[in-house]
Amino acid sequence: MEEKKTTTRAAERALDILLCFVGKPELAMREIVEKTELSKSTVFRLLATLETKGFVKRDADTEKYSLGFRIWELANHINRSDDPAILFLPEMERLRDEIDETVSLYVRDGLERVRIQAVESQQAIRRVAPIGARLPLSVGASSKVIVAYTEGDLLGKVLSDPMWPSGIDRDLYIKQLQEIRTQEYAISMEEREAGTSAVSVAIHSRAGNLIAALVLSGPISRMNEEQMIQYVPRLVKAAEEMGKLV
Amino acid sequence: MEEKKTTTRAAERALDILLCFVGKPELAMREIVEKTELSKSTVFRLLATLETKGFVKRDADTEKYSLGFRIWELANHINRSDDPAILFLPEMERLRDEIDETVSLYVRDGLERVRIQAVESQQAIRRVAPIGARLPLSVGASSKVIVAYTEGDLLGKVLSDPMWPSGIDRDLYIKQLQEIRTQEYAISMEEREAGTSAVSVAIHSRAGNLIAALVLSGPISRMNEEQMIQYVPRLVKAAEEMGKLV
DNA sequence: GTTATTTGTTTCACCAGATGAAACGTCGTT
DNA sequence: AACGACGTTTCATCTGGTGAAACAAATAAC
Repeated sequence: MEEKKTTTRAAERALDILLCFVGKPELAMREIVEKTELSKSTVFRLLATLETKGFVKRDADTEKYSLGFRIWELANHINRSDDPAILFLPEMERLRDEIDETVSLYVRDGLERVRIQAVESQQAIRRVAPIGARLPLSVGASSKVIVAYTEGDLLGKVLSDPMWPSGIDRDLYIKQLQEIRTQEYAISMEEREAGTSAVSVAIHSRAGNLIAALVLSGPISRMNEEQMIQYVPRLVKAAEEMGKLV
Repeated sequence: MEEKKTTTRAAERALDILLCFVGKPELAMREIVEKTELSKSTVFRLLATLETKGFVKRDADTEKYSLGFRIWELANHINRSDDPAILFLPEMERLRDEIDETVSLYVRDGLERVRIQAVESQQAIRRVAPIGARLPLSVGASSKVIVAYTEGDLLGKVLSDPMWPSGIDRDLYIKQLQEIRTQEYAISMEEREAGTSAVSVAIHSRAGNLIAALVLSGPISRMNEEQMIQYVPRLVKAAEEMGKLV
């Protein structure tokens, strides 16, 4: 099971309301109620909270809400010139819009991978993709992409990690890495989580360094092996476009 | 008593954590705990919430937190070219830093004034200033500035408003407006809230229209009448600088 | 080396804050 | 006038948010 950090529901809901404005810059309260599927009174209270802190404002004439100055103020404190999560977002969205499956971006951190960016499918049944989620490099398509393309003895470290899962064959893992280097993509089907499958490719910088793993994932009912292989050229193309940015 | 909207504490706390990054773009968890004065575990959970939604990220090496790509994404959906709350913020901050009292910006909405922007004093005892707060135009320094400089029969409407407070003399109000037009500032001392005082001037656009009322407010122990009058030239100068922007 | 300190992570008992249904208020339409 | 849509307020309910404390890990001090 994907690592599930303890979060605070009320705070999450407030943030979800902010995210409503990505799709439409001005919203009536009714629209936010529909988008979030929360009760009117909950939305009303959360909007009041957001307004009090300057994160949304309400237009006096139209009475619609829009994002407030605080967002702009905070944005001025971001160093975004080199953040892949920011640079790659448009291309990820384009890919998601083209295929309508969840697109994620993982980077390596020690012996783990971290999801640093995600755009979710808009279908009712979708792969949910919490940012900041961490997973060991022993399982999953993107783990193998990361290990396959990382220079140095990362593979040795992963294989000798005391946390290596007991049900996974090290020799098979090594063989899969070799296949990935040949075919340039990795596939996983229910390898880590029942009912889900994923296909992953590497994003390289112009200098040839591995930047991140790009992953397309969804329910296995929609993404069988054949379908995922058909998606690979599009994934590779998107990865190349992203690589040009860094 | 200033209108107090029902807010959601947990959501407020999450937003307050975001605001910590205005002062410093990279923060350890300990620093956020100190700034917010919340318990470690609460901060930890709220940071996890913010990270899951992409509003903060954690650097793998330094393990410090900073703002995430979502802020940038949302900022791209703001129309900020003409928002006084955004345009005037730097000058308000400069004034606050110079005097270390709370600076607020009010605009008129019907027979009310609305606080659309505020930067608070950093002293332990300060005027708190929730954005979005609404007050009738019958009381307070900025109300009188707004009424004094609004063309048309706003004064007539305010005086005949059924909600006019029973303890306030209409003739005195009219007289005060005339003084304000002469001296170009308004002062209030415990007029609306015990222990607080305020001095206000008008911000006019280059075309001469009233844009907003600029207010400096704080505890009456620090801001007596004499002190407020001494602040007026600085307030007027700041208002002129702001007026040049619109 | 051991011990102390600091920082971050997890646990869990407690209760008040978050919730949503429903009532209410306002405005526009018929 | 009645009705519907939208936003605002009320209030009973209960679970989710909380913080103290334990725990874990890393670093500093001795």
